[in-house]
Amino acid sequence: MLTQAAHQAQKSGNLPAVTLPEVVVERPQNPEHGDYASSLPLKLARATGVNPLTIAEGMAGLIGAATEIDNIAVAPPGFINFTLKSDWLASQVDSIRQAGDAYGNIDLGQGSRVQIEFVSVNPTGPLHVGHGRGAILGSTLANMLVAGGYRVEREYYINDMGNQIDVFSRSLYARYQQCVNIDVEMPSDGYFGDYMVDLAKEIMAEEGDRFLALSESEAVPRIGQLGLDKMVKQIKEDLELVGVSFDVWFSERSLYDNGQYEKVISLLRRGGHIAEKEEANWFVSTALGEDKDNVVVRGDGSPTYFASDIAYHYNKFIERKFDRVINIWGADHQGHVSRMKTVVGALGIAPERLEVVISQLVTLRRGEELVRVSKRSGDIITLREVVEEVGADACRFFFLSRSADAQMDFDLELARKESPENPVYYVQYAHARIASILRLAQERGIDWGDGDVSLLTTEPELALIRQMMRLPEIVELSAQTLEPHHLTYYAQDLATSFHSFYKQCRVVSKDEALTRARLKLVEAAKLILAKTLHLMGMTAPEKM
RNA sequence: GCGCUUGUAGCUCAGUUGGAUAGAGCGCAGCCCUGCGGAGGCUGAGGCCGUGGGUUCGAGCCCCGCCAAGCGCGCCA
Repeated sequence: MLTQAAHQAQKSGNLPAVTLPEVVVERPQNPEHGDYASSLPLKLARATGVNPLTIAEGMAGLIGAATEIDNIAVAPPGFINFTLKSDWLASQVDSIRQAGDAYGNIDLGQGSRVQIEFVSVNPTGPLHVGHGRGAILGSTLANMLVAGGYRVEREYYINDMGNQIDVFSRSLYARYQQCVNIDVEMPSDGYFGDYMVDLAKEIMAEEGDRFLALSESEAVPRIGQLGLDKMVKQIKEDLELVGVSFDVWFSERSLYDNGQYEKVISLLRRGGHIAEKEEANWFVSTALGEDKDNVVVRGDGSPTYFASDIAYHYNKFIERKFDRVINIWGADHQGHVSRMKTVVGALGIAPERLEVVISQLVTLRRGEELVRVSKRSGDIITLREVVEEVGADACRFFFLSRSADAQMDFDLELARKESPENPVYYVQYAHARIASILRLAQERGIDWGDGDVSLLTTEPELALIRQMMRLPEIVELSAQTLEPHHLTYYAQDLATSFHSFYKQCRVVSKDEALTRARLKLVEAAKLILAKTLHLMGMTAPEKM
């Protein structure tokens, strides 16, 4: 509409012919400014030198009547404000009920394929809270992208080879021997956490001492493999506790078994991106504007993890042909981002197709008291401990409520509280409250299927509808910016609009027609609340 | 030293990609139950948006400098 009006103005000569800026329509913060607003005249003023207010007035006059629009107003310094018709707003209640679960889904992605890889923690130890943040972020982002019309695959990359696995295997072998009181030293760079002792005991219980008969060089990899399988299984279980699951568990080792590694290295070599220096093979990223080169193949011929990552991304883009690839990495990997993008570019893939979301550090607190999260053995707070303490829903909501690139405090005391201080309950309570109203209506035998939504005319009712209609916008915003934290704020706004409506408008009353209309409204609100909660991977309780 | 991220109300944080009077939750000071769930509603106080410049009709947002915090800068992952 705005574009049309601008073009018309240009045709009639009232506006100089300049290329239009991107037409942006936004929701004003102040409700007095209508439901939607555009600052297009202000933007045009710069290019044309015409007074923005004049442009706005001219354009507003050219915008034709529409069924949805009640009023178009011009406000200084040059905004055009739109107000929606209240009967059109009310009719949206029927639309929402009809769309059901699908309301809020949009076709931003147009069915393009996006892979989202997250967590991907080395299976050498249990998940801690920082990993949990990435896990919840990733799974929610995946939900958002599905709602955004993308075909999404969730993937966990298992680092099942290399240095750390060797250390892990040797550590486990030492603990295994210690189970039967053989006096051996742990490797000095080993994994000293208590879980390694438990793991060794478990293997001893299940497999007996038969590995003692083997030579060390035979026993270490076999015990290591057993331990690794167990760790992966435990990681999988811990993730399921917070509602995180994957479509694909991808083995790093498979890249070598399937020849991806050989293929990608020779590809880089042909492109002149590999140079030999001090017996090692380097990816010469300095030639592409990076700060330094990186070793791909060590002096002893073994590949670095960077080599694996190159092969892995080659596999994602070229072999599996994803349109977009999203990686969620912890803050300690951010130095890796630009060289990864550079190498993807060197493989002839547009670097924008790789997006990396960095999930920042988490500090745990109990009220005022900081909980030390030390890397030193035994001292780590695992994800499982936190979930068991505060519950999966609260855990998810709290992790989601901060943008990924901000460090956050996680207050265990607050998350655990079942009181109004805790926003998790505020939102879920709204859902349960509606469920309770609908139960009451059912008990009284009320059938609201033919309710007349045009009876919904008061401000609290319309405000609630406006709030419900924001869901598709939130989905779009979150999917576009890869920022799911908007959901938590939206969920609270939505709950607030409902609670406020509830206080002012009696739903089940003597006025039977109005009762049926309002039952439709709250049922629609329940749908939106549930959808929002489900997008965040949370439950929508019928009772609390 | 270099790179990335962060700095907004007492606390924890948003801020729709440069727009209108900077918001929310908690905390604080009050008010509201003769009705569907008070795990609720309403009102109020509280701000040099780290800091100094710049860009322009307009900056919390963009550019440069500085200060502070976190992370990274291995032939570890």
